[in-house]
Amino acid sequence: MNADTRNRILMTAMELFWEKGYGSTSISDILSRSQVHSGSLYHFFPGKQDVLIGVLEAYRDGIEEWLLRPNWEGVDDPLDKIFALLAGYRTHLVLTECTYGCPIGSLALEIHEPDPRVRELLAANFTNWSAAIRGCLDGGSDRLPRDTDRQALAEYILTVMEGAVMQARTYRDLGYFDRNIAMLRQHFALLEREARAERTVN
Amino acid sequence: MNADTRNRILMTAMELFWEKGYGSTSISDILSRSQVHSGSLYHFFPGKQDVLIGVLEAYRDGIEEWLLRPNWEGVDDPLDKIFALLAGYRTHLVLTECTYGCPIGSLALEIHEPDPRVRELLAANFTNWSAAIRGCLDGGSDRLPRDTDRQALAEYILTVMEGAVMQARTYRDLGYFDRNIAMLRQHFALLEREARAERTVN
DNA sequence: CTCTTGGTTGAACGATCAATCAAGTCTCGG
DNA sequence: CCGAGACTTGATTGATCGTTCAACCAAGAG
Repeated sequence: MNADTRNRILMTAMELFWEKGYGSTSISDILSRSQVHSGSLYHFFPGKQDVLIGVLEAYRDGIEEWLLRPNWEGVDDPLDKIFALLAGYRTHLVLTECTYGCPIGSLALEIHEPDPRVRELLAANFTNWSAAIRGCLDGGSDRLPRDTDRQALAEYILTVMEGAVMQARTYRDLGYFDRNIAMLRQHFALLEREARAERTVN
Repeated sequence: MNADTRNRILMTAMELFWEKGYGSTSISDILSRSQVHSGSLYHFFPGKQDVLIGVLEAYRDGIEEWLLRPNWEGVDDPLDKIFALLAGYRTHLVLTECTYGCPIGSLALEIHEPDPRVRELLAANFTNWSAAIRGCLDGGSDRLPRDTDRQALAEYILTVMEGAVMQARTYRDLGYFDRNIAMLRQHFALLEREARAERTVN
């Protein structure tokens, strides 16, 4: 099996879904940009939705290599890693003049009646993301209050990222992202202070 | 001018954009559900995008009547109002079996290259929403730390709502919404405690 | 060499899309 | 009763959509 053509299709589809969304990306958009002919595409993918599934699988399998590792290079402190990841999204916003949107979040909101397979993959991508954050929180658990629900906090950080990106993109203004992250930082500062207070009591 | 037909078109388009999104809603979807013929629609709206603009204007102008007033009935405390509004979104999620999405947020993420008018209206809707929250925060400012950036905090609450709805919808699980709101409540609890500490010092 | 398998080519298909428009009906002022 | 503007009707248009398919090609197996 020729994995080269298949990969070119997937890479191109990733780009286009990110730029224009799933619905607004036509098969012929994918074909012309990837220099592949329709017969080849349909040789590898039964239909358009299967291209989407392939893209979501690629995101799912590539989170470590393409998202976490680049953003965590040289960052050791587990709680710093969280804000380093968020800074990575900020960089994307800067580079795209606040046009960037989280590809998973955009697809999750665009696709209203998803095929179960698609929905599961969207959820799996969210789960992988918050699991990575969860790992950071566990690593820094000594600086958080003892009764912190670290899973919920990880999901909450995903929420803040998605909402912050959404607003920055809608307003075309990085300030909305920065202020949101500042609020999250404040929440963390309060949590860490609380944790210190707990420790001095004992 | 016959505002009845125009309104029926707008109401139907609101429903459909919310159910299926903008791109996946065809003009003929709107026509068949609203019992209007294409000529009438194009008599009132130059094109599909102008229907979207009409819908966004209706949301903008109806926030008080359709969103705030119903959710704030019988709620006086300004900070309680914030969580009453969030509870309203929770109710929508319950009633739709976690299929609900914030219509503005969904459109904001779906439409990737928006016409300036559309983008401005999406932003205006966000601004109105956070302005309402901002009003609550101002009303309860005596229970918040003195240096609180209440505008940023209002935007942050919008962020949390959007992210929480997004996750609950993607997972089809209300728990994701509830845990997110619980985290926000915790943040507020910490802020209020801080404010109390400030007051006792003086 | 032939046969098979995996992959490519690109014209073509039916469906659906947003949008048009000429002809018609309604309403109301004069 | 007339005329004019507001609104409705619905067939129709050309573009574009996702998808299909028969013919073709390249390379390895026997």
